[in-house]
Amino acid sequence: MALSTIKSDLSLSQLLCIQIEREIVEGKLLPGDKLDEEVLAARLKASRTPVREALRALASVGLVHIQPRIGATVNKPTVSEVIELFEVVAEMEAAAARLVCVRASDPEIAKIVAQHKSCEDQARSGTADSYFDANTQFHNMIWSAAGNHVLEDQIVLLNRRLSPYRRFVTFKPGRQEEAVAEHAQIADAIQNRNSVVAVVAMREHVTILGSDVIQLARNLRL
Amino acid sequence: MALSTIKSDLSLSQLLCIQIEREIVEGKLLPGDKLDEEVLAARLKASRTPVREALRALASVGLVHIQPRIGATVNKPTVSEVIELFEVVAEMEAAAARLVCVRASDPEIAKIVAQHKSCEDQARSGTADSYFDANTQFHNMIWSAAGNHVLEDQIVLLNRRLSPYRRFVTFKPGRQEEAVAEHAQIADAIQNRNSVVAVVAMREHVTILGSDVIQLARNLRL
DNA sequence: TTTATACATGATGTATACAAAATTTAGTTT
DNA sequence: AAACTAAATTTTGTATACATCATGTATAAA
Repeated sequence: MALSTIKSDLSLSQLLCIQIEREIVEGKLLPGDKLDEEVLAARLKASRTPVREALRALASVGLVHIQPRIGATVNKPTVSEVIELFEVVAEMEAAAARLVCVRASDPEIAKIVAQHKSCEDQARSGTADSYFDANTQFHNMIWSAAGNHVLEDQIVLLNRRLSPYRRFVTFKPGRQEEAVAEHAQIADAIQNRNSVVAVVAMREHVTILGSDVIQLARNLRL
Repeated sequence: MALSTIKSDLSLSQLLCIQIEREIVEGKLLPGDKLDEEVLAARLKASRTPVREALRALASVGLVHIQPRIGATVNKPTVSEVIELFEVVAEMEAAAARLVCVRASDPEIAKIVAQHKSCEDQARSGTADSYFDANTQFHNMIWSAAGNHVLEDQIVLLNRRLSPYRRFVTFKPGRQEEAVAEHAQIADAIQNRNSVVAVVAMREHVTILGSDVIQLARNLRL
């Protein structure tokens, strides 16, 4: 109920933006696919105007690639671009972890540590989805506890951009256990407010995730 | 000639985007100012459509604030938001400096060190503008030598967002000399490929710049 | 057969027209 | 005089029409 109320408040172009983004993230629209304004408008039952706005909004996120006078396609980053994206996320999340060590409140840190325990629980006895959610929460809490909305927004934006590729990691067996072990290092460092260790551990954690994504994508010949 | 040729290749919405951004950066349009689509269209001799596109493009950069169904205004960040912006730039430029230490080529590093010398020269015997350009070059070279286009783009974007406020620093006497001294530490660390020192020095350097901007803006009652 | 040119087609960029919502203003009531 | 209501106005959101440029095709020339 509340959700549909929220949705009806959104403009058509915003709804289209959400819809197209979903199709890209879910792999229904693949990297390189042409995004013809008229075709999309016809399929999504709207006119070209809001479709155009949606495409340009997604281009600003980096999910869509627009060539002037030629048109829009689903962004198709090269492997090295994806590597660079993960590298930037790694640096920014590391920065967030540092700021948490420097100035988060004790209760905020306690919540992060508690969320790590929750990740452990879900990895041991939960579903893949429930672990995924717990993991997302763990990271979100760190971004948020860093006390810098600009940093948080940037990290969220970069993750939106990476989400079409993240899902591949689901397929890697044993990754959950590794991730939990890495989280433990991060949570420990944060609890001790050891920013140097937290930075290195977080950077390493995200870098490993990136490497796995690249490797899995390669194996799937993408 | 080449410049006008390039300009004529740009679409009207792109030209409007550049023009409106310039007016914001130059302070002709002030934070909080209403950006009425029809008024802008009439003044810039275009229709609402490309004006709308330009405003939304600038919103994605963070220079314009759009409230659905209400309209666009020049973004008016709070003081704490500007502080956060500088904090993120500091972290990202620090990350760039680190990556330069880790993997830039010797010639690239030599060019950065040389550019620092050029900054020293301009600070001693150049104009405010020529120093500003040399300083910009110094930072650009570091972003670029980090070998990560995504990181570079992010830093450029954040700096676009900050440029309306950066110009205040021009008014601070003695800042050039301080900045050059800080650059010296950064250049030294990079030359020695000492990433830990480079990170701290760069972060400190940008943080000081941010503090100065905030303080000057306060003194000018902005 | 290959290449070049001209035309036809189709898509993007821009302008205008219409719909819907927010704001303002005038009028009324307390 | 203050506050609330309702109509009028203004502005944003969307649809449609037109202009401009890119692409594909067919024809002709080398």
